[in-house]
Amino acid sequence: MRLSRYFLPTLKETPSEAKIASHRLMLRAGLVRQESAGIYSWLPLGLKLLKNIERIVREEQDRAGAVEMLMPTIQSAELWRESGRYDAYGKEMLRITDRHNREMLYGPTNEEMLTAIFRSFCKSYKELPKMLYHIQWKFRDEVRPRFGVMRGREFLMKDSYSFDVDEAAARRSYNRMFITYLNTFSRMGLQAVPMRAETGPIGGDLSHEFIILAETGESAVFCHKDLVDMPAPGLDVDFDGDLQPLVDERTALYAATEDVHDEAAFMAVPEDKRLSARGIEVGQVFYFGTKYSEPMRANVSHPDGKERPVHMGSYGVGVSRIAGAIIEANHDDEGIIWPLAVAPFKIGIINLRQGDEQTDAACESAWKALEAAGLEPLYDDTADRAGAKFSRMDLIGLPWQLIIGPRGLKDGLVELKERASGERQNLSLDAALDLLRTVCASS
RNA sequence: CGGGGAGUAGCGCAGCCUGGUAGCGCAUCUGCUUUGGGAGCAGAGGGUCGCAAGUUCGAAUCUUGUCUCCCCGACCA
Repeated sequence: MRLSRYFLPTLKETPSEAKIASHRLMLRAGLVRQESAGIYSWLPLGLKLLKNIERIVREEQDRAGAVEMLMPTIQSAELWRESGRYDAYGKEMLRITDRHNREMLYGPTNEEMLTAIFRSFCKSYKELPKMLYHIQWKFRDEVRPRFGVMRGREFLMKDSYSFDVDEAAARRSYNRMFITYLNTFSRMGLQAVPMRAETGPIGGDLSHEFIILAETGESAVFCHKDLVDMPAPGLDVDFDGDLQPLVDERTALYAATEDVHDEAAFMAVPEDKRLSARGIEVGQVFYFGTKYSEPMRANVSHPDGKERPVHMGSYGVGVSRIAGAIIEANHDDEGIIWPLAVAPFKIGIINLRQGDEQTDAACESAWKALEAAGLEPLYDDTADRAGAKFSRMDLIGLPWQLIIGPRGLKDGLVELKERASGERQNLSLDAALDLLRTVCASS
């Protein structure tokens, strides 16, 4: 992509409303624009980021055996009356009336709808287990939206729903999502710590939140330090095998959000291993049994001929929120530092002297070579001054910068800068292209 | 929802107290000079001062109402 044709409205000055780093940087780097409190437009660069996050989430859901579908954003109040949540949900739910004066709502979550879908098609234990998910925009009318996309009112969320014959089977589904989430966040360059959590309005008796530690996190968390360094299970996990040992390994040590924090249990953790910090919740898993299947009569016949409600769980990942969380965990004074896997572009090419014949030619050939390799670089071919280009490229945080100017070309050299480390090396254009093809190929 | 703050050019702000036809920096446009870390000089364009009433000869400025946004708390993925 040529920057001169792209739409990248970066801001030199910081908008006054943004208080935390990720919000500030998302506005400055031209990723989003606020349309109304807690509601954002995703500009081209932000959309590419969002798609990358979404892609990883989808790939890992599919790997774990979940099946993608898509449910609408607007739901009918009737559905929610069946579960009793229409009245229970409160003002967070955005209620709408259509032209026939029917009560509708902008979905804050989809337990009711998917339970209704399930019950109309699945009647036998033989059809279980089932795990379905969708990635859809949701709306919760937060009293006080803040922190940019991390606490918006409209947000993109992946939510999965599991249906099982009994609690033991449901726990296997729960474990499946538990493990998948660790891999998912790990692929995005995030270290997520699973912590025991409150079940909230979803209900149920078993729940974990996946927390990214960050100073600006919205909630206080307490955990054993060893959990923070524990590697993700890995993409070669056998999801049909027994996942319980892997889950046990990651739930044995103390870890809890403030809502369910048990000070006595925390004090039992050796003092040098106690970590009291703040965190951003990027995912949550729930097992809630028959909370919805029972009132909504989502029953299946068992081998004994009797009908019983299915055991359900639901599993959310805040896709748009992760965009903020990644920046919160990966930035410096100059701007964002994207992990390679989610970077909107992996490589930026900087033409230091647009209009200089030799420099233009070198940039064009670098651009074409990288495009041909499928690496899709962002080529800054604008007439801006070098300083402005450097600052902008650092701000938008592309992992690799290929810097080409007359000074280096005189000696047949270009400069390759890694955003994260700040390391630069001078090498021939061919060597630089080879290196980029190698380091960018893996993800 | 309780408490606080703010709406003046695209962005960041001053002006308001003490009413008199609106200003600064950045950005934008033109020209010249510059050209490896957000350039310099000269010039130009751009604002019904959130909206609505009221007071007044006269309102960005005073009064009332209203909308929006932000911050702290409670709540929440």
